[in-house]
Parts: sequence; structure tokens; C-alpha cells
Amino acid sequence: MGITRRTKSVDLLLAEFDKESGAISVIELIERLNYKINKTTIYRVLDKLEDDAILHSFLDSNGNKWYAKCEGCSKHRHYDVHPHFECMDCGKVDCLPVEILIPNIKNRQIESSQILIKGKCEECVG
Amino acid sequence: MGITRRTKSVDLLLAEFDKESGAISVIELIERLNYKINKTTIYRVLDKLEDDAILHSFLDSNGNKWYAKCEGCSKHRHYDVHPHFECMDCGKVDCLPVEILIPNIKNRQIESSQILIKGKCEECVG
DNA sequence: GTTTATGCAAATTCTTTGCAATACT
DNA sequence: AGTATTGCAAAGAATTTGCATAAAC
Repeated sequence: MGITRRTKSVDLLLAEFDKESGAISVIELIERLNYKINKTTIYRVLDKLEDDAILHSFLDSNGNKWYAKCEGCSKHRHYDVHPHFECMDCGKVDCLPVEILIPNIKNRQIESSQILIKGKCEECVG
Repeated sequence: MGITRRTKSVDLLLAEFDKESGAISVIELIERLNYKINKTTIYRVLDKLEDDAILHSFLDSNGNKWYAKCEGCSKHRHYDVHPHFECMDCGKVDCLPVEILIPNIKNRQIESSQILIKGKCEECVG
């Protein structure tokens, strides 16, 4: 797990992501764990877990931060271009490959992006 | 201009977007106009102008809100899927058509998205 | 004249900092 | 033992609210 120590806070936080198939907002995590971990610690641990590429974050349209432990995240550094798709039905978050954008943004040079697409995933549409 | 009244605040704000080819952050607008328009009013007018589809907003990776008056914005309602491309060199913001995403997100149903891609536009790359 | 917009001060919400105490390896 | 992590209280930053005043139609 990189530099991050195995502490009670780390375990409790990761446990929340194991219960969950999708993304969880910081606000939600604070509500769930408030009586066990201090709010400040929650912010700090999430930050580390993102540095260690165990979690990924993005902002929703209200500016609230969400974290997810999704397939493929470990392959990316946190500042990589990395779109997410969140199913509004089941809540699951998929990481989409960078490449989905590139053919459409030809002749532009992508430096960074923040992409959250919401909708219904294949299964929930069907 | 829809329901929005033509006031001093509206004119001053729109003037900033005429000076500018790209997006302007709320923070920047407050700095520029602080002595002329109250901060609260700036927030309220921007909100209205977005409702009227004159401006468009999106969040940067720090959660700060940016507004732009870009080609094509008037065709969209503010909750439409609507990616933006911001050139980090010249600051210009383009609206990209929804369609750039659709072929890549096949079998998913898009409800909303918040997309800001940053990089260099064609001219600044060249 | 009626409705909408504005300014101000205070309140909210989310996040960060400083520092002493504690837990990890 | 030495370093990283935690909790608490307080500070910060961005945005919103309530209400009386002023401006637009």
C-alpha cells in the first residue's frame, strides 16, 4: 500500500468501499464514520489513498467530492486524464479509458480533465 | 434576454465576457468587479444568466466555478450534456457537441455530465 | 405601482491548519 | 525509538440567506 500505514482509519474507510459498488461522497463518508473517525482524518486519509492510487476522486455538479475504488484506477496516477461513468440507478462507477476522448479532440493537446458522466449503465438500461 | 432585467450589474458582468475570449472564474469576476457590484449580486446575476442560457458554467478541479459565453451555449439548456474544452494557453473555451461522447458510451444512457477538458487548442499547439 | 434586483451583514457548508497526544513499524 | 497518523478546536474559502432599500418595467 505504498507509504500509507495500516491504521484503524484506513481500514474503516476501505471497508466502506468494499460494501459499496459505486462512488461515495465525502459527505456520506463523514456521516457514516463520524462517530468512529474524526472528520479531519477522513479528509486526510482519503487524500493519501488517492495518492496511493487506491481511490479516485471527482467532483459532482454541486462541487462535492466523491471517491471510488474502481477497476483500472490502480493503473492511473491521480492527475491522469480519466473519465468516469456513474450509473444513477445502481451507483456503480466505471473508469473509462482516456482513449475514448482522443479521436474527438484531434489536434488539441490534452493536459488534464475532469470528467464525470452520469446516466444508466448497460445493465440498468436493459 | 428572457426574464432577466437589464441592470447595471448585468451589463457590467456581460462586459467582462465580451473582453474575454474564454472562461472566467467567479473568484476572478468578484476581484474585477468587487468595487462596482456586490459579491452576492455577482452570484445571483451569474445564476440568472445561466438560466437564460447566456452563460454556461462548470467546475474546475478545485471545485471553483467558471463561467463562459461560448459558441453554441445558447442552444443548450444548462443541464444538458455539454463538454467544454479550455485552452490552457489562450484561455479560450469551446463547447464541444454532445455527440463526441455518444459513440464511446454505447449502451449507456447519458442523463447529465460535467465535463471540462483542459489542454492546448489547435492554434496554441501549432 | 408592482415586481424584481441590490447591498449588507450574518449564517452555512465544505475543507484545511496547527499542535499536542497517540499509534504504527 | 522514531516517524506517521490522529483528534480537537479554530481558521479559511466559497456560497447562500434574510431583509430592508433601490431600481426596472
